[in-house]
This record gives sequence, structure tokens and C-alpha cells, in this order.
Amino acid sequence: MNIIASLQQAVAKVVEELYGEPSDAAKVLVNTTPPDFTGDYSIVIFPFVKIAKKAPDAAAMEIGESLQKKVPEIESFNVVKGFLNVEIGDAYWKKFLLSMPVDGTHGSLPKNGKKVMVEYSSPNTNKPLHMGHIRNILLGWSNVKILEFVGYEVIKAQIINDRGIAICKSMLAWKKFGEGKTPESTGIKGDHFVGDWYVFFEKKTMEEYETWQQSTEADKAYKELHKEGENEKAFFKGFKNKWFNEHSVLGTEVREMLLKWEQHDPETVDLWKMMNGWVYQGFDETYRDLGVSFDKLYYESDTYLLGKDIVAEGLAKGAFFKKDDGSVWVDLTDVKLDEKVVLRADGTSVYITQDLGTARMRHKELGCERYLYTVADEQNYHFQVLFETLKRLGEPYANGMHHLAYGMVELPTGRMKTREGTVVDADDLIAEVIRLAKEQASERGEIEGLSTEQKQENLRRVGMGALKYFIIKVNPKKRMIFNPEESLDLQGQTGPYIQYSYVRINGLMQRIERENIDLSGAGDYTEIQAQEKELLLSLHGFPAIVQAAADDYDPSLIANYCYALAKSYHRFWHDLSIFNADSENAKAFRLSLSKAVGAVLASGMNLLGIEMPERM
RNA sequence: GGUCCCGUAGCACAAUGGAUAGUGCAACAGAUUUCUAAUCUGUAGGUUACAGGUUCGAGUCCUGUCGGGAUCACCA
Repeated sequence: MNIIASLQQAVAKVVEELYGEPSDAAKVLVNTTPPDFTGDYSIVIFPFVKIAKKAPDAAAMEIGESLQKKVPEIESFNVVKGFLNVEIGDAYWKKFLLSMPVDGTHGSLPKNGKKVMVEYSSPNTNKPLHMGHIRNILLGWSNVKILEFVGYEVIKAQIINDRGIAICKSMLAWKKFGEGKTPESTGIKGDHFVGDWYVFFEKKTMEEYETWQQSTEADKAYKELHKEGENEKAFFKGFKNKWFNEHSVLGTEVREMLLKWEQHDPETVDLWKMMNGWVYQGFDETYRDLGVSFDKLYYESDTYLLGKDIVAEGLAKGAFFKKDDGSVWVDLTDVKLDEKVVLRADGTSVYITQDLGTARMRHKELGCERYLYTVADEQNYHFQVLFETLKRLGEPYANGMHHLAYGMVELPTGRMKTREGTVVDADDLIAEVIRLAKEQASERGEIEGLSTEQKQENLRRVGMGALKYFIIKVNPKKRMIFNPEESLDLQGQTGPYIQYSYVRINGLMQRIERENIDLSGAGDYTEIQAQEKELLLSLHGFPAIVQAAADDYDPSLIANYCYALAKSYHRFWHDLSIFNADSENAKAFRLSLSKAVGAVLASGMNLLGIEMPERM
């Protein structure tokens, strides 16, 4: 058994024996001892002083003495201000190290037979992926890996928002002004190509709007509708949506196009398929660069009409009610949410209608125990409403629903805005960080003995490691500020820092192989140093970190863990000789320790979707 | 205005209610006859927004104030 669990149980037992009151072993607090104190683990004694009817230090001494008799691994203990610090004997640590798997399975759990779906990315097809998508994708992917690691079968899914007015704007712009150009003919990546036409549409619309503002019609609208003291500029800014819906030629045309699409007009559907096809080719490339994939693709064009049957059921069950105009609502005011419409008066769906339908359809298809929706926290309210509504409908999977919410990514100048051109494009960012890695590598001089392809691949991993680590290390729930210029450091608390410690270990492992070094003396090493103990404690704690990350859906815990482990390793490397160690046993031990650290680093980073370079 | 989230060093981020609030960047000063210096060591930087409360113990929990953000569409 894990020593921490042993300590917890022993403490609970000792407390009961000494003071006659049972206590919960799981609630006994065992921390790693801070560096300034002696010991490996510290047990917090304060919770027991009341029942002990003694001063904290006296109770701690008493518990410590009984504990030492019960737990043979305890070598010594000391008491400081109500903390019981225990030191674990080297025998335990050596045994731990030699029994720790180095094949990447340390901390993993056997298959538990349960299924989880993780939905992530879920882009719109009218524009390329940006910084915000990257956070979403890395978070989703990382959760997939972590859940698999602790035993779940995970289904990776995305819903592609492939329909609606937005994609029609791109389609219309291309049809009117595209002159038959294609991504192929222009050499522009498909998703960017289609996104460019969306932007072009917006530009043309603005031109039309500005021209219209000179018309007598506009003059009339201003005179009739402007607020007291509102000048023309302010008025027309606020009037834009109304103008687009009621006066714009392009607006009319694009709405006609959407209508044609909904009526399955063959020409429109063909155009839609062709342009979305371009977008998917582009997305595939970005997903490949990010190293992610999906098991299930859902298209909004297939799901947007779902959910009406559920609404009818809900109405019959009395979970929903109908208003006089025929619209259907759910009343959630008793749980501090509002009344929400679930079906329009004309019988057409709203956003939540299709989400209700999609949830049921997916459960029927996948039968998962849990469903995770990786979506930005601006939709918190929507998911509260969705999940609560599913519960009221009595859907059997409703309690397994979870909104994996994450904070928005902002720039130092504020939110990213398409219109202001401040959106950080995903592909640009990926290219830039790899370029940066190459630039910095060339300043460091050549690595010998590698082919050009190997070098390129290593540097790609370094660049992507920097980018991914920078994003995934932040607690997902928090908003994050992304500074593209300053943020992609390759020094300090970064992906490359961790990768570098792995590369150092990799060098050792190659030498072990080259020189056919025997590691069997590791168990006979007798003087574990502080730097070594630090590593052992860290390796020992990895499974608990993974479990916490899985429980909280929080990969940043693993990111911070990997950094701490790498930092300990760099210090160990600096302070202690490995191949030139004082004894053969020390050498064997340090090499074994290095091997274990390398395995856990690679495994931890893999859970974050980060690959390790062999050399750098 | 209602609801929810956030406020930690110049900046970016840590800290299951536990010891003296940590780490990186930026700044300054050092370390390479030794397994890769994308490394290591040191200096400086804090009334954890503010005011109360609960607790043996509060950055963390509760209340209020101030500041920031999200959301409250028959949009998605």
C-alpha cells in the first residue's frame, strides 16, 4: 500500500486507541514536509487536540510515538508547532523506485468499463480557428488523455456548426465576387479562403451601408428614429442590424440564400458542400498540427431540427408549458434561472431545442456514463438551463452532464475582435512558435548526428511544446491573458524547460545502452541525498496528481507537477554527478532514478498532448 | 438592475482551511577543466483590492464595499 494511505489509517487507529474517539482515515491530512523542516511527510495534528485534551505539541508527540510502533517504514519523527513530521526509511524509497513501472503506466488505472464522451473544438465553418479554439482543443484533448489514463473509455466528439447565416455570407460573397477562384488556384488554406470571403462580405456590406446613409431613406429613418441628442454617426452605428434586416440588398440576398438552403435547393446545397469541404480540409490540417483527432463528428445541419419530439413529450408530462402565442417554455424560476423558450411560436427550433435533441440522440447512440461539453464560460448560463431542463424531463443521463467551462482568452489589449482584426489565428501562431524554436536553436549551435528531418521534428516538438504548455498550465476556469510577443518563452516555466530535462535523461539512457551499463546495484545504494529524495517524493506523488486532475477535469495540475519534477531534476543534475558518482551503486541508483523521472515526465506531458524531443 | 465568476509582486501564473504566501518573465550579481548552460545559484520585489466575521489556524469559508468580466434574445 501507498505510504500516505498507511499513515492516514495508522493515525486514525492511534487516535482511536489513545483517545477513544473514531476518526476518518481519509480526512487525516498528510502533506509533504516543506524544505525548511526535517522529514518526508507532515501530519497535521490540530484536528485531534480537542479530543486529546492536550497541547498540540504534546498530542503530536504522543501520536508520533504510537505511530512509529505501528508503521515500520517510519525511521524517525519530530514535532514542530503541532505538526508531526515523519521521516520514511530509505528501504521504502528504494523499494518504491525499483518497483515503479517505467513504461509510462505509473499512475494509470486498469479499464473500469465506463464510457465518457468529451466534446471539444466545435468550430463554425465560416472562419479559421483562433487562439480561443486552441485553448478549447488542448483542454478537451488533455481531458481525453487523462480520463483514458485513469481507466475510462473515451469518445472524442465535436459538433461542427456548418449551417446558418454566417456560412451563407461566405457563400454569397464567393458566388458574386469569387470569379471561380479556389483554395487550390490561389494557394490559400481552405478555412482561411472561406473566412476571407466572410470578411469580404462584411466589407461589402459596410460599403453598401455607407452609401445608403447618404440616401433620402436613411435621412428619413434618422429623423424618425434617432434619440434625443443622438448624432447621425451614433444613430447609424446602432441602426446597423435593423438596416441589414430591412434595407440591405446583400442582407436580402443572403437571407434568400439561407432560405434556399433550408429548402434543399440543389445549387445552393452544392455550393455549401463545396465551401464547407474546403473548410474541413483546412481544419484537418490544423488539427493535425495540434496532434488531435476525433471519433465522432456531428454536423449541425443534421442535428438542428432535433428536439421537437422531446419538447412535445415535456409538454405532455407537464415539464413545459405553452404560452398563448403557441410558444413552448420551461419555467426554471424556482432554481433561480428564468423562464426559457424551448420552441418558437411558429414551431421552429431555438438553440436549446437542438441541444436537447442532440443530447438524447447521443446517449442513445453512445450510452456513456458522462458527457463533457468543452465550451467557453460565456455559455455557463446556457448549460445550466440545458442540464436542468434535461433533469426535469427525467432523462436518465441528465446527471452525467458536465459543462467543462474555461475562461476566455484575451489579449493584453482586451478581447479578440474579428472586426478589429485582433484575432490571433491558430495557424499563424503555430507557425510562429515553431519558427521561434528554430531561430533560438540556430543561436545555440548545431546538434551533431541528426538528419535534417530529425532536427526539424525535434524543433517542431519544442515549438509546439512551448505553445501548448503555455496554455494548458493555466487553471482552465480562469480567464487568461495571452501576449503573443512575450508569452512564448522557451526559458523558465515552459514546455521546453521540461522537455530539456527529458532530453538530458534521454542522453543518459542512450549511454546506458551504448556502454551496456548494469543497473542492478541501485538497490544497494545507502546514502540517499536530499536532491534524490525530492525526486522520489515527487515520483511517488504522481498518481495522486493524475487522479486529482481527472476528478477536477484540470490538466493544469499535471502541467505544474511536470514543471516541479523537471526543476527538481535539473537541480539534481547540477548538484550530483551521475556517471562520475562516488560508487557504482550510486551511479546505478541515479541512473535508475533518472529513468523513472524520464518515464513520468514523458507520461505526464503526453497527458497534456505534448511530445518530447529526443535531442535539443 | 438580477444572476454567476474573478481580484495574489511591474507582468504572467501557483498555493485539497494548515507551518515563514510560492514559481517564471522582466531587473541586477554570479556559476561551464565534469553526463548538453533551452541549465544552476544568489539579490530585489507582497497590508493576497478594502472592511468586518467564523476558526486553534483564512489568499482559501461567510457578510458588506470597491474594481473588472460574463450572462440575463422566440441569436447560435
